[in-house]
Amino acid sequence: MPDDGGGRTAASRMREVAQRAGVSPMTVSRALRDPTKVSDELRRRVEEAVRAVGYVPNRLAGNLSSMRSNVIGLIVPGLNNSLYAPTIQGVSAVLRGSGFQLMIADCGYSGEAEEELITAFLAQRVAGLMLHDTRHTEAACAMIRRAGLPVVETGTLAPGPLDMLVSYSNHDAARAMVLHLHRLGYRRIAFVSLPAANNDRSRERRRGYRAALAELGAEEDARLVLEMPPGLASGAEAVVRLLGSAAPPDAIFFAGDVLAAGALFECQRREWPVPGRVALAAFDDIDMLRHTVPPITTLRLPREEIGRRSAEVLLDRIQGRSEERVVVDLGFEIIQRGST
Amino acid sequence: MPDDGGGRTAASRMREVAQRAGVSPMTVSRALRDPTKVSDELRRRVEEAVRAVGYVPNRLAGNLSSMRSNVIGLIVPGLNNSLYAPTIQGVSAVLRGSGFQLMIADCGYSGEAEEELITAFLAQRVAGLMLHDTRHTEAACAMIRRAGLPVVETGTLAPGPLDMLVSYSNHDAARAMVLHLHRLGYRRIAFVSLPAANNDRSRERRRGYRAALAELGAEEDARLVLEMPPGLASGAEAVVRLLGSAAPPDAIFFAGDVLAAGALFECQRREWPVPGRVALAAFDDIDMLRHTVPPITTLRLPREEIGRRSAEVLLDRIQGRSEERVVVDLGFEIIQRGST
DNA sequence: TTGTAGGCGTTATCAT
DNA sequence: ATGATAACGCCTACAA
Repeated sequence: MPDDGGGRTAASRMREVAQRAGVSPMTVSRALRDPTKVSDELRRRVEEAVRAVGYVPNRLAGNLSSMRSNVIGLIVPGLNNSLYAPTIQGVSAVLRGSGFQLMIADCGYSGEAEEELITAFLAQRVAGLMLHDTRHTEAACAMIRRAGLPVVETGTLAPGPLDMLVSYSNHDAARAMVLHLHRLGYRRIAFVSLPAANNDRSRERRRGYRAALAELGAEEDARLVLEMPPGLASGAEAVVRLLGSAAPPDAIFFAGDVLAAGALFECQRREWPVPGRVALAAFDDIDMLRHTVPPITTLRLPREEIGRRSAEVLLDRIQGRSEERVVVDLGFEIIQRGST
Repeated sequence: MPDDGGGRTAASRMREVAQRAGVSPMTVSRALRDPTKVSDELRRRVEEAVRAVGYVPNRLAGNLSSMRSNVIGLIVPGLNNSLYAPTIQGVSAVLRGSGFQLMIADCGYSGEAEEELITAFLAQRVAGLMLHDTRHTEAACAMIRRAGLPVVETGTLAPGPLDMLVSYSNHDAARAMVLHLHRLGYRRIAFVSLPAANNDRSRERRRGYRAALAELGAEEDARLVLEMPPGLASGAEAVVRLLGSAAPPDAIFFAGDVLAAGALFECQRREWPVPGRVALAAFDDIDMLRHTVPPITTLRLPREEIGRRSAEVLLDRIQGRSEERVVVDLGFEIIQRGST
């Protein structure tokens, strides 16, 4: 509870503006929202009065009265992960000038935190919701269903979405990379991912890795599968552990974060040639991977387009242009570089 | 304008809850906001009714009625810049459990966009505002003054803040790094920064560089000062240009973004020894700089603490615990590593 | 401890 | 084209 003590919001006054302009508040409201519905003369007077008093309309009151909202809520698992930046930019770009405001929140990869944030957004009566995760607490699902507001999920192409879904298949992407590495001649392909416990993307990627191995008739070797916390240091540790083992891999596929770069830096330190000693592949087209020596083979995912399309389908629904519960697969692409 | 078409928010009903619980709406309101002010028996009944109807309170109405808000607005220049992540995390950590919601927006390094966002936040009647930039349009300043809400700026220790200020001195930090490089024996120290036009931090850093040179009795050489766009590629280009010139530097101080890492990667590609051929220093303690080969000398800035303290002083003011317009200098630290 | 009346600032609706 | 009136859903203030 905001247990305030004096934090009252500043007084505002459409009335005051109306008096100064010599009109009724209703006219001010109209002049502000749809200038064409009011005579030029009045519009001028209203605009001047607005400027004179420094009037800033109260959206709380407006939204309450109109039963309509101009804010869209976005929940990401972690803002410290730069992967979300392009998606957010995509959303922003579409929302800019639409009259809708974006409210971003960070649930820290926690389902409970996500539930709380969803509650807060629903309490704020947001017009629509964008969730990066595709798994949610039961309570969260129930609330969202009851609220009946449009929702887009963006984390991965998962079955049974709450409402709309705009993403790519983490499973297929991981699978494709493993097949790619195999095609390049690598035969012992290790897989390193972030903890899959609270992360549907990680799980999907692991499933994709397994699927590829199965297709290739290769047996899964538990010693080649690692789960590491995020961060460059983890990548370094993983490569050391894997290459120090009795039956080391000839390629490592890092399906998360900046792990692959961390591994490469460790190889540089130890003067292990890449890909001579081991090949390295990553999962996301972050700038760094293109600039390392050698540059790192990775997947290009449609991060920004996910943001754009999500915002578009959400607006379509909010503004009544569509009733469809669309599911959009935006695909992915393999970027072959020097590290493999 | 949200030019809707059917995006009406779902109906909500404190009244309905009240009827189910056999009490007045007022009692429901109280039971929800301060459970101690209501008898145990009623509280139970109300809680059950809330669950039964899946009631989510309408904060719009609540905030409007109480003239109080539970959201805090935060505007950063660019969410794609990972530097803001720790600050945001600091803010989140303090706000978590405070009952206040954080609303994040990205102004894309544009003063006009910032003005628009400030307007939107004020229209939303946020309880407080956190701005990373310390320069704002005149209109924005005027609005904020009129609104009279607590504001914290966090970008740099600048004179004449709007209200409160929690940061470090970009000027002093840049100056300190130049003096440090000089102490290490470097005599031709180049300076590469992001475009200073829309960025008070960049400008301050450049001033710090100049101040240091002046103190050292060194003359500023225009050929050693570069302004580059953000990104690893820019750092690469900068190092090539500087080292290819007639009078190359023996050290380069990159005062922005990931420029220094880009430069290091370029040196690796060209097999220019660092620091043998040229020493490299950076401005921010991002993870990558610790893991490159060699690791890069840089400044550690109190990013997360800036977030925490900002949130704290803002809450102190919002909740009436303080009237002070505090200015907090959180300092910085030089991290000497292998690149210099 | 609980309820009643009135209003927060805006917009929908219906008149004029 | 403009205005009067009644909500929107909740909370403050006071009364019971």
